[in-house]
Formats: sequence, C-alpha cells, structure tokens
Amino acid sequence: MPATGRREQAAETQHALKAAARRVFARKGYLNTKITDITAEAGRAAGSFYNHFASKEALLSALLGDLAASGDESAVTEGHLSDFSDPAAVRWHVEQYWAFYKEHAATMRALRQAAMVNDDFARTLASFGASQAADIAGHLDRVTAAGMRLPADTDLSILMMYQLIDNFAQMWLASPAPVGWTPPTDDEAVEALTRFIYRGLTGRDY
Amino acid sequence: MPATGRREQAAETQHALKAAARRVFARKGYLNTKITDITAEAGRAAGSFYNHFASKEALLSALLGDLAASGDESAVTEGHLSDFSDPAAVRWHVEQYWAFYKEHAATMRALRQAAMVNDDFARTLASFGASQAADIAGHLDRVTAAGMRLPADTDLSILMMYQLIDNFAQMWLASPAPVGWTPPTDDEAVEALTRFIYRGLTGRDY
DNA sequence: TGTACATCAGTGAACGCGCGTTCACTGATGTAC
DNA sequence: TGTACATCAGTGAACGCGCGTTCACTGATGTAC
Repeated sequence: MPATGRREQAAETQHALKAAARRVFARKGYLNTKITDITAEAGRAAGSFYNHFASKEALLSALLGDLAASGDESAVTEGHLSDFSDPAAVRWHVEQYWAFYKEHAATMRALRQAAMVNDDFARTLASFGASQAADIAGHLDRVTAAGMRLPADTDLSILMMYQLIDNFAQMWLASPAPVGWTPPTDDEAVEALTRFIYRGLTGRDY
Repeated sequence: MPATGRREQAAETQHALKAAARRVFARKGYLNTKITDITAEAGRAAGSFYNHFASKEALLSALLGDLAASGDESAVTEGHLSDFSDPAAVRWHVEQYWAFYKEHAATMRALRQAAMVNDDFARTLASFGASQAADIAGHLDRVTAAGMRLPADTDLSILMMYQLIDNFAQMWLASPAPVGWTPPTDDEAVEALTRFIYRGLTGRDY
C-alpha cells in the first residue's frame, strides 16, 4: 500500500475543499461565494468539486454535519451549572455558547445566509435554535422556584435570551466589525451578556 | 390636460412597481425575487422596470428613501419620554420601534437580506442602527444618575438593547412564523421586551 | 378647432453574460495472473 | 517480481440554463402651426 492511496487522496481533497470553503465563507460570505472560488482557494480544478459534493448546499450540509459531530464531543463537558437563579450558571452557559460560536463562526454565518434563501436551511437554523432553547428550559424552573418572576412566559423568555446571545455572537465573531467600533474582548462580551440576561430573566441586580 | 397625462402614468407605474416589490419581498424575500416577479406582480412588462429603476438595488434604495421620508413625518410625535430609569420611557421607545417595524416590515427584511450580499446596504443598515442608538444614548444618563449600574459600558448596553428589539421585531413581524409557535400579540411582545430591557439596563425589578 | 409631427411610457421577444455543471481526457493507483 | 489491464481522482475547456438587460416597435399623449 503506497504512502498515498486513492482513498487518502480523495479524503484529503474533500477536506481541503471544506477547509477552503470555511475560509472563503468567512471572507466573502456564503451567498457571494462561487464554486470556483472554493476550488481556487483549495488549489483544485473546478470539476473536482463534483467528485465530492453535489452542490454548494451539499457542502454546507457536510460542514454542519462536522459541526454537530464536534458539538457532541464537547457536550459532555463537566461543570454544567443549571440553576439560573445563580449568575454563575448563566455565565457558564453564555461562555459555552460564545466558545462554540467562536469555533464555528464561519459555518454559522454561512448557515444564516443560506437560511435567508433556502427553506431547508431555514428549518435547520430554527431547529438548532430550538435545541439550544430546550437545553435551557429546565433551568428556568429554579428561577421561579426562588420566587423570581420571568419577564414573560418561559418560551418567550428563553427566546429573548437566545436571540440576544446569538446575535451578539454573530455580530462580533462572524461579521466584519462595524467601522468605528472596537470589538469587546471575549471576557467583556460574556460579562455584558451575563449581566443583561441574568437581570432580564430574574429581575435581580447583578 | 387629460385625466391621465404622461407624468401621472409614469408615477402610477413607478408606484405600482414599488408596491408590488414590497409584496413580493414580503412573500419570497429580497434575494429570491427576480425582476420579472416584480413586474408580473405589478402587471407590467419586464422592460418597463428599467424606465423607472436601474436595478433591483436601485428600487430598494427608493423604498428606503420612502421609509426615511415617512419616518421624518412621524418623528415629531409628542409624548417622547426620555428618562430610562422609568419603565414607561423604555416601553414608549419599544412601542415606537415596534410600530415602525410593523409598518415597514417588508422593506426592513429586504434591507437585511441585501446587507448580507452588498456592502453598501450593509453600511446603510449599520448606520440605521447607529442612528437609533444615538437617539437613546442620552436617555441612559438618567439611569446612572439615579444610582443604577448599566450592564456594560454605554455603547455595548445600547447595542444589546437594540439588537434584542430589532431581532425580536424581525422574527415576529418580518419573517414566516416558525412552526409550532403562536406569535405574541403586539402588547405581549412590547411588554416582554420592556421588562427584559428595563431589567437588563437598570438591574431593577419590574 | 384641426392636422401633422414629436415625444415618450410601455411592451415583450431576443440577446448575452455569469456561473453551475458536464465530460472526454490524463496519469497515477490498484488488481489479476 | 513483472506485465497488462482496470479503476478512479483529478483536470479544465466547453456547454447551456437562468435571468438581467436591451431595443425596435406600438399607441397614446403632447406640441406646433
């Protein structure tokens, strides 16, 4: 068996295409990226693309698959805090999401853009949000149990929290920074979100 | 002078194209809309479009111009409350923005989509946000003056507030409702946002 | 008021550009004997 | 181990579809005299 068999070569090219796609998506956005932009970035011929993916959408689906796989690995992280009447639990979740988003910024941005144009990806994005929300739902019981009042019913409260984190991450981690702004450090961002959300959800100062 | 002169006819057609565009944008989104979708919806020939607009972008710019014009009219509304240490002032601003967004949902959605693909519109959207933020900046002085602590520095605090309102409005007023959700009434939405934001900004319960 | 000509909004078939996709070809890797 | 053939990843020029854009034409409105 030679140092570089056919399987290996194919796997290598496929990986190069995915890596190139992530770079190009980050640079010009999913919607503005042409197939040939990806193959050029990967240093392959245009036709090579179709040996590996049926379309740009299929490639994005593959990237999302990778993301889900890597998510499953880190999901078992210990230290999971679940009592949202404690600011530390809120911060822990904010940190987790922030780190996740930072890792997968290019893919998340691509997904958002694809969702604007394609119903399938819109559903993917919605169910991603729903699964995040489901993880949190239980944690809010402790808030009401501790005698605090949520700002709205549970679903809307979680939705507001999720939208805030997600859009904030989107803005600072997956978009060109607006002119005249200095991006917050990770700590500043996490702290700002934690305060706003803890206060918003519980009505307590922090 | 005849009942329908050339000027009038041209104005009518231009108006019909803009109205048709808003309807089609609302239905399928800006990016998925073809020039011929707009002319068909308006009941005109494809070529007619170019008597009035140089491109789809130019049409969107025209819609944004109309929006700015109608915004200026209603900007002088009385009852402007500016002391954000008072929840009523927060609610007043949330209501204003909610009503604005409801009125212009199709155009705002189109702008968002265009901004994903086109740097000029990205800047337009950013400066729209910045002008909203600038209107608010002064109101937060009263919060700190009243001895309350903002969740972050002024800019980030305003940004979080703005993102929350804007995305929430975007979701419920300018997008197809996600399956399995019942959209909140206007009052519910305004109330939920007001609580979350007032608490988030001031650290006081409400 | 009437006639002849000019202008212009609107039309829709045709054109052509951009880009996704194909496919005949190359050369390297794998297999059979 | 060697030879002949099969398979397959990669190539890039060419094809063709979709859609934005043009333009010669029509008929109605405006103007000149």
